[in-house]
Amino acid sequence: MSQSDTKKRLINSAVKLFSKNGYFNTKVSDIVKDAGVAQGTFYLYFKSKEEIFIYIVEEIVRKIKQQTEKFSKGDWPADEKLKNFASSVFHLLSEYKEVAKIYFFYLLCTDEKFQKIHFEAEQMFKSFYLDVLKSYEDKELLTDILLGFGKRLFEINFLRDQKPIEEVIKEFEEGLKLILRKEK
Amino acid sequence: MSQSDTKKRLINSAVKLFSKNGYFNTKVSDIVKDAGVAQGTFYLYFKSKEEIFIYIVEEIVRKIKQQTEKFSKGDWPADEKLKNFASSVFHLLSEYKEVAKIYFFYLLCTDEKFQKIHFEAEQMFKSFYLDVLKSYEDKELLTDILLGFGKRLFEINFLRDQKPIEEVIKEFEEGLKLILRKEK
Amino acid sequence: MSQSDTKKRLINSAVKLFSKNGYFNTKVSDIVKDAGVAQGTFYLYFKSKEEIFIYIVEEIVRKIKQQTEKFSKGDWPADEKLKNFASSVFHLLSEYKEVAKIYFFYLLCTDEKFQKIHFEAEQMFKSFYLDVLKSYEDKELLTDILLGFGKRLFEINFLRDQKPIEEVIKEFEEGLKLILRKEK
Amino acid sequence: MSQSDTKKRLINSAVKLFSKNGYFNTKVSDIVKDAGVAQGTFYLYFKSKEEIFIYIVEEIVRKIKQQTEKFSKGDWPADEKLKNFASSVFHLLSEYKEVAKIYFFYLLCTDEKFQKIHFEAEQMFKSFYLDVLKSYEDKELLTDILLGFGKRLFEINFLRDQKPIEEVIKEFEEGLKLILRKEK
DNA sequence: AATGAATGAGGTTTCATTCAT
DNA sequence: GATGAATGAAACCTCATTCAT
Repeated sequence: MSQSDTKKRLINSAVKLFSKNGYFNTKVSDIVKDAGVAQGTFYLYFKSKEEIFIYIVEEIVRKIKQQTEKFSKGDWPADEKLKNFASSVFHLLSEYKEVAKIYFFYLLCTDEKFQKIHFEAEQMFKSFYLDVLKSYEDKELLTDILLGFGKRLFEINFLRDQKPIEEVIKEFEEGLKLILRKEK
Repeated sequence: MSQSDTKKRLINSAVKLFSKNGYFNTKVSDIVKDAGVAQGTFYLYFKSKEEIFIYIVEEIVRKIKQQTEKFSKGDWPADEKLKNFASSVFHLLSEYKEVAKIYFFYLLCTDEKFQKIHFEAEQMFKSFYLDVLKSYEDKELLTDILLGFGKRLFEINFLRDQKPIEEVIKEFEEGLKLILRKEK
Repeated sequence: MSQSDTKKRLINSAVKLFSKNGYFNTKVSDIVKDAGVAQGTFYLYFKSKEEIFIYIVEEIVRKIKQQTEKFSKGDWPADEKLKNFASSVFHLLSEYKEVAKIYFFYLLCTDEKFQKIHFEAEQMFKSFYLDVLKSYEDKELLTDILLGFGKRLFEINFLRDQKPIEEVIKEFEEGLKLILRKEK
Repeated sequence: MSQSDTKKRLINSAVKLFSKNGYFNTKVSDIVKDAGVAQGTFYLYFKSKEEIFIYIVEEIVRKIKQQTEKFSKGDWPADEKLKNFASSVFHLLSEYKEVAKIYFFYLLCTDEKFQKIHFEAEQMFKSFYLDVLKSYEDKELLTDILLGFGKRLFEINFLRDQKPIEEVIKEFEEGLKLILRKEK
């Protein structure tokens, strides 16, 4: 169950470096140096550089999925649900900022193989929104607006501004109000 | 007067391959093979692989900038301006899809040097929106919502769905109406 | 403690090949082939071809310097000092013939960066001679004559004739007698 | 008889660049750029980069040879002959400094093929000295001393100090007096 | 004679991966 | 489990030379 300490250190270093420099600018030698282990040790835990990357991506996907499942249940009004979901996801992204960066941006710039993981996982988000907004006439449109808005907040805040997360959430809530206002 | 034929062929091949496989998965040898020239010929026109990449990115930035300048003038109502701007930019993106893809996604996944180009150019978009929406109380919020929405439409349509461009524009217009509705 | 065996083998091969074929006619691939290691192994020990060259040159400079220091002390008459110094340096050159060749000739034919190393180190020789000959009226002239003579003996013997080293030393001693004769 | 202007320009540029940067650090593209002609033009006059190098070297060898021939005739005393010869050669070297540098230093650092040219031509010098000094008991020794001294003066003055040539000649004369003094 | 774009063999260097210890 | 030196395929880039104009 619990990963060996060495494996954890390799993952942490990989996340940090992938997220800072990208997949291709990160060398296995950088990862092991950062983790403080020998070059060969890496291959005791991961078959290849690609494998550790996939491993990391799947971890974040799994975590986000848990959040959507948690919030799709329950019987609150749509805006409450979305507010809580967003708040929860932003906290998650904030905690796993580096990994999230990999998921949201790096996957789009690699080749089609990696992009598939992104697109598949993204369906999850979309289904959740469509479900929550099922009583809205423009639910497709609203979903695209909200997902785009959320991703933009992530992009500007986590990639650049580094505002406190509570502000990001507040801005999302305001946008949410504005976007959903007067909609049934 | 105009770029030599060879240079154009190199650029076309590079755009195609960078967009399809990413910067790091594209080898100079791939580009020259696709362009049908010898390896050394590449270096007559570009000092390095990085240089041709930057060249391409700056081309798209320049083109988008021209659009913002064109539409920031004039005295139409905000929603008209945004509609026309968006329509024009979507057409541009459609025409330079591959280059735009590089600009919008690829730059975010490389190192800080490339990211800077993206962020600087992005200011341009933001300024345009803020200016057009200057009479709106929530102009900051609206800008983030609209930019996020627009980017999302680009992402899902040009990266995946490949819907006809008129539909994309129509969806943007509907979103625009919904977002700006009743706002003064 | 001591350099790894691989590093030593790379240095030996590099010295041999640089001396025989010159810096530019020696490829890293030649060096590794001669040393019996893989191409990449070279770069574990030296950052570039230039680096191993500099390394080798500095090694010979250091060794010659040790000799000048050893012989500048002591209180023998000038001709004794010079005789012993020359004998010692010729033995050294004989032992490190290939490296010395690089130092004495190769540095002069590359660009200014490498020439500087030669000229700086050459000051060492000159200072030694001037110091030993300090009681001679024509010490500047004598220094130039002796240095030129010594270098010539090295050039003709080590570059071409390959006479036994004792003969070279004997010829230097005779020249020394002739040059210094009757000088105070 | 008279070389075409283009050929002369190529030679001048080649001499300048070979002598400044060495044979291997000088590209054909540098030479043609300096000469102000097109890349292909070079090959109208020289079959290869090696050919122009050899051409240049043979030119200086031919010129020095002319001097030795001129001064070996006549019936002056040895020291007069040497003084005049040296003066003449130093003037020649001064005029063709760059070419001389190639001959005296660069040839020694290329491969054996080029070195042969140097050694063969050098015989010429030696024969001249031996002939002039034929009445001296130590003529072999004196020849080596004088040739070494002369080359050293060239090295320090033409490669570095750039003293006026008359001073160099004067220093050589003083050395000559010192070296030959009291010798019959 | 002159041009200069194009060539491609061959060089330097990188780095994911292996393996003997 | 851990090490880290060694590997070598494959990348980037250079530059002497050619050739159609």
